[in-house]
Amino acid sequence: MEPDEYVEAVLSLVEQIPPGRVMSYGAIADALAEVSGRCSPRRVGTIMAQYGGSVPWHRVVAANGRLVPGHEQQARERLLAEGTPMRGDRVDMAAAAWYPPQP
DNA sequence: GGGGTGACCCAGT
DNA sequence: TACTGGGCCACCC
Repeated sequence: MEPDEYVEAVLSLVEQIPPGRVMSYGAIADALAEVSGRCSPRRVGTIMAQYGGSVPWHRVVAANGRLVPGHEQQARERLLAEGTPMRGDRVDMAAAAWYPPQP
């Protein structure tokens, strides 16, 4: 898979995350592994840092529920507005975690 | 070619 | 809950 296509895959997957739900970097990497074969959470993080501006990046959080570094305030506001289950400044992953429907 | 770095993850303490 | 160490992989000197 071309690098550009990998970026496209990440972005389109993030766009599919429904309001009120979130995905972790690891979950995204996992879902993409079924298509691209190779991936790692770190790559997803790097891609989001560069291209995340055009997608609902606030629905992408760390696996432990931590919000995006540097944008915690904005992310928290948007997530709350969507009704995402939160616990303090972190996402309640057990309730909010989402995974794309298997074809 | 070698080494540092990062919007990560997991298990152990 | 917070911190640590090891693993991971693309990117940039």
